Amino acid sequence: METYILKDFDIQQIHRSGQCFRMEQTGEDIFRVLAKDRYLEIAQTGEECCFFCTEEEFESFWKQYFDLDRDYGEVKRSIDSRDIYLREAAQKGWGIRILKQDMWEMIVSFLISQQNNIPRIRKCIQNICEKYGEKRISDNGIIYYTFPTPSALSGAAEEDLRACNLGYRSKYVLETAKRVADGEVDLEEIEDMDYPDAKQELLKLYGVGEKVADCICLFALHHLEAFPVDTHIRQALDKHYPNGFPHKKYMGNQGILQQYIFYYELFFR
DNA sequence: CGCCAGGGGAGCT
DNA sequence: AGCTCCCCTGGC
Repeated sequence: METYILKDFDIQQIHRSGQCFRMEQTGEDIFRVLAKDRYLEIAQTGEECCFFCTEEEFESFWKQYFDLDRDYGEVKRSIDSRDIYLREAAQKGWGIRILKQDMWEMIVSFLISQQNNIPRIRKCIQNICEKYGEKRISDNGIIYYTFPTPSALSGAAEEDLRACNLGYRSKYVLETAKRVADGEVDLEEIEDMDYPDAKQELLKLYGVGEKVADCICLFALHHLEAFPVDTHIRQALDKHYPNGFPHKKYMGNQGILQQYIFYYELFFR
């Protein structure tokens, strides 16, 4: 276990921002994070964060996962002082970070996210992990499941995915899993592309539209210029930016600002 | 009980 | 670009 002092980091806000559907709050200040086949517990009081892992794991994986080398304070300071709404949103979501998550997990998660709400998305992901993932036991004896691989999901029956509560999204997950498992779609290739090319490739996947492609670009590929527009963001933009969001002004960091707005709309509107 | 929305997208016209 | 339908659970 290692303790770190982290600025602009709040694990509860990150949890509530709904980027990661395999994160849960297990105590007042304790959180559990599953990523790829890893398991982590975090306890946070103020800026003091206990990561229940070795320093090596922290340095080689979690530091990157939580984007801890980026100065989010700088992004917040770049916000136009006349933009009261955005300043307020960034202030409320001061501890949010854009996670760098696994691409396959994000593809499946956001295929499932459409016309769905966050608690239900969590349940769906949990269902497919328990059914198609691998059972593991953490160092402290907690049973958890890894995220199912493309080939594990490609072998599923559509009916069984529906039984996991995916509904009509089952066919999207199944079809995409097959294409990735077959090698027809090469995820590693997409990982090396810039934002416009990666998005264009992702749009070719069955069930992936503008919004889902942007979520994958932002939360997996870490293209911070991606700005996913969902129903909440749409409403906020119509209300606060009738002439459009000032993308040029914030070029390269719009994704971070999107998360501030999303979080603000969800919990403070 | 009905109605509606919840981090959309495909398949039509 | 605009429509309809896809599914289904929870809230009112």
